[in-house]
Amino acid sequence: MPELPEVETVCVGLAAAIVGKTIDRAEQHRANLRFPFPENFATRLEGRKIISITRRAKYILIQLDAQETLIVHLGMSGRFLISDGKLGDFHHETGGKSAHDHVVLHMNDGAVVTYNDTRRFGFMDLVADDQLETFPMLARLGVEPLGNDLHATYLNDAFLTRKTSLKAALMDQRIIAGLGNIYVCEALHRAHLSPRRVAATIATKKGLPGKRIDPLVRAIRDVLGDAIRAGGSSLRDYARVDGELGYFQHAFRVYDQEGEPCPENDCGGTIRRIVQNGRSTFFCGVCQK
DNA sequence: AACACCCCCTGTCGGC
DNA sequence: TGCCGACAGGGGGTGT
Repeated sequence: MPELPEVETVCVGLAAAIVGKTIDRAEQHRANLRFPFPENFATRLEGRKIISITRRAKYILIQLDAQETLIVHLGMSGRFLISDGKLGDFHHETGGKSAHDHVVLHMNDGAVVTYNDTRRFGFMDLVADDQLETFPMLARLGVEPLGNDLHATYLNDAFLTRKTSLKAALMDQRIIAGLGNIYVCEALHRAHLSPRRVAATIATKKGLPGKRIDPLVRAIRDVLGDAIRAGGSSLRDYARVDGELGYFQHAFRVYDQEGEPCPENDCGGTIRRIVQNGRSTFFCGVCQK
């Protein structure tokens, strides 16, 4: 589920459900996800009020009172389920519980927030607000793709020294933070750039972006914007559904479309699948150069 | 510094 | 039917 647009959608849905409320009780059902939970995790959450919920790259930052922030990463399969506390709201099949419900927050108004993560590649940590900036996983991140810091000059200069593929360079969270396998494939198709092309070949002199850089920047912004808007349209279902992949997938032009005709007008190509750095890449060899 | 590779974990799907 | 490998939206750690 979770690349930047999905995480953004989750943040908005979570915020609507719990900002301003207090955690009455917290359940922690195992000692670790990808990493161990911090000491006394559940206890430290109880009694805390939710001040705000924001996003940095694919990280969810839940600011609590007492100057602490709950950091959540969804990994590959993490999701939040929200119910109003009455029975039958979700998990119809299992009677309200799942083996992969790892954390449950009971809010003071009866709302119940459940973190479910089948593969447990996600994690949670509690960090003092004044330590957030130096929190290693956040400190390493590059620019936000939808922020003002991503512009042609920035990307040009970042690509200058990269002999790796455009696919790998865009997946590198130290350059642009928040893109993942789906949206990298989609952005490169929109920009008519081959995922196999060496990143440095679209960069020119430092400070003077190559002509192919700006269309790529725009493609990145466009595809993320489109996906967030599609996520937004499913928000009214947020409390009952779960942000699972499914709303934007009908808009995929190349991702998971192997064998389909390229959707680009008059292209005539066929979408191919290759493997780069251990991950699937989907692209059209005709219109992406 | 940059890069490729391995791994964490569970579930599903296609081929034989 | 059943087994087995490949693969799935991420990213930390390691060795070159």
